[in-house]
Amino acid sequence: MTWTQLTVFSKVVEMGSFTRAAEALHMSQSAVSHAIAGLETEFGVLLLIRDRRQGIVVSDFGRRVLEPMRVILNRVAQIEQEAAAAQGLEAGTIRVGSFPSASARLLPKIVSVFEKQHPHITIVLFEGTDQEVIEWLQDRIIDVGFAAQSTPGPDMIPLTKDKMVAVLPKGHVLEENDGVSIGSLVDHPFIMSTGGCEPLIEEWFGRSQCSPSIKFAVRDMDTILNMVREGLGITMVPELSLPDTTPHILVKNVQPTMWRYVGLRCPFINEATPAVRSFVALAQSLFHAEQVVS
Amino acid sequence: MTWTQLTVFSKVVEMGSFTRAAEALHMSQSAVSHAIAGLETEFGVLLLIRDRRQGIVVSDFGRRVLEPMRVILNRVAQIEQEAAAAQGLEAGTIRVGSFPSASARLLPKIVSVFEKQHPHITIVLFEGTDQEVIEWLQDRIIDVGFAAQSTPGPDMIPLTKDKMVAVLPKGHVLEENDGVSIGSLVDHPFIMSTGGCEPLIEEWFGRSQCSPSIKFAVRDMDTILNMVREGLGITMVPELSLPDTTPHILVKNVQPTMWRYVGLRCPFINEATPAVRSFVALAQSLFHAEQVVS
DNA sequence: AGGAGTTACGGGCATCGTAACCATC
DNA sequence: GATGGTTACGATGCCCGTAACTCCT
Repeated sequence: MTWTQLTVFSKVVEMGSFTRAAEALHMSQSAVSHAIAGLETEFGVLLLIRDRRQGIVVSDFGRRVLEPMRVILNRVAQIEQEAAAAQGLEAGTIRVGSFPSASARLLPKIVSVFEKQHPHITIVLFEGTDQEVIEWLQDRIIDVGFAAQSTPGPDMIPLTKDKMVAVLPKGHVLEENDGVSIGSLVDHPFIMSTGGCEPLIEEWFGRSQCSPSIKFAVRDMDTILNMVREGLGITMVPELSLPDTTPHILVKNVQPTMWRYVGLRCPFINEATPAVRSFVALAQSLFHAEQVVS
Repeated sequence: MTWTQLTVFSKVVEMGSFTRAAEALHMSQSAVSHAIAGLETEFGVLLLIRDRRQGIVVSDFGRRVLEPMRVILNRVAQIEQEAAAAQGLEAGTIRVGSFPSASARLLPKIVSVFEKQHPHITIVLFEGTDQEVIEWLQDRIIDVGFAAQSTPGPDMIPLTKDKMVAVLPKGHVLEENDGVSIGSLVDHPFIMSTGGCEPLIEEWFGRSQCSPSIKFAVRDMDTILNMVREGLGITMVPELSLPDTTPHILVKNVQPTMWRYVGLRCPFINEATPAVRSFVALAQSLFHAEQVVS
């Protein structure tokens, strides 16, 4: 069992293909094949089931050893970075998971400062839904990820609060009100955003013991806003996920005011590399001031 | 960075010497030297400070990477055992830490059953004081260890309760009483057992706001008992640490009755090998019945 | 002298790439 | 035939052991 063999196996599972793993790792397919075959003969067990139609399927045993293998790879990275740090120089990569609104609003601020402070550290961004980010964290594909929750829990490092707002077309009957009550939303066709905050929205309606009359379920935020412009319906979204300007669209507070908490998740921070630690620390310090204000 | 290099480094730190590590690993000193040198050139940092008078001293960097390295080695062992298990056969080793009375009274029962159920698994015993066992667990030198505490905590899997008893020479003035009150012990010369339960005894005296008049502090239990026989003093020990028969010695209950809880510690059970898990499960099932009785 | 670790030298093994070889769509 | 994985075969490199060497007590 070599450390490259583990890397290869992990990558093959991640990519679902020998060829793509080879490309990602800058080696020949042959080497990938050798690596997996080597592991399999050493263990005497099949790791991957090569299936023409389904691509690559991880065997039961493969699934069982995948996690410890990824732990090993992470610790190896940790050791290497400790070594670099001991020499006075910094190196390594941070794999950050994020969902669209966090990538757009929170990440740039953090990254720009971080890159100045640590110019030799590479940041790799993985974008997906809230759910995917959590899975990636569990699978140790990323080191740290953004997450949004209705209540700040102990497993999240809070960064900021994000207000939920109602989005209406100009001239809508609800326009005159200063804020919009959540109850009044249910009477109008509702466009549900499926970009990740769907469960939050449902939770909030559930709390007021009502549910929106969902007419459309759309993922892309631009599409949703255009549909609102066309008068096809109204919606409710977190403020952070809106673009800076929203022409021909009204953004109104919802009553009662509802917040979602956006923060960082880093479940294995005690076994994280120094780089990851300082990334988290930086994010925390950058947003600490704001949090007090809001 | 190779596994063998990690193994070698870990062993050298454990042994405090290149030569002894080489012997323990069945390899030449040269190979050990090579392994360490290889790591050091790869990292560009010194791992060990070779000092003629003090032997081997771990460098600051070495201390920092030792723990992640041991984690890696444990996970490698876990993977190997998963592989063996997947083939239907069992293999591997369990490193058990124990203090004298547990080794003598609890361990044999567990081991004898376990060896019948898992004949191909090697059990390596590390004996030491209570304190040492805890250190070894932290340093991942052992997988599971016996521990004794005055109260059962969440970090311990309780196995049995152990009564504290007073030990007197025959013909002692306290003989007539049915049980001995803790307060009456302080008036007589006391032999403190330093085999590990010293802090517990002091805690209990402290609770009754008195302290024994310690005349001797002895480690070996046989020596202590002989000294009691000679009338040099009395002592208080956990019942489990006494031999089966105690000729010419009186064993009396102490009032108020005091217990210590003996159990297993396995702080990293979620990353333990299957063998370790079944060892813990077996121990638990073996002593569960007794616990209900007592 | 002798214990303890380092350095030379050689053998063996395994990993990787090129390239030929299958198998499926 | 194209795609994707497996199998020869040769080369590089490294890991280990024997043995000579150095340093300190």
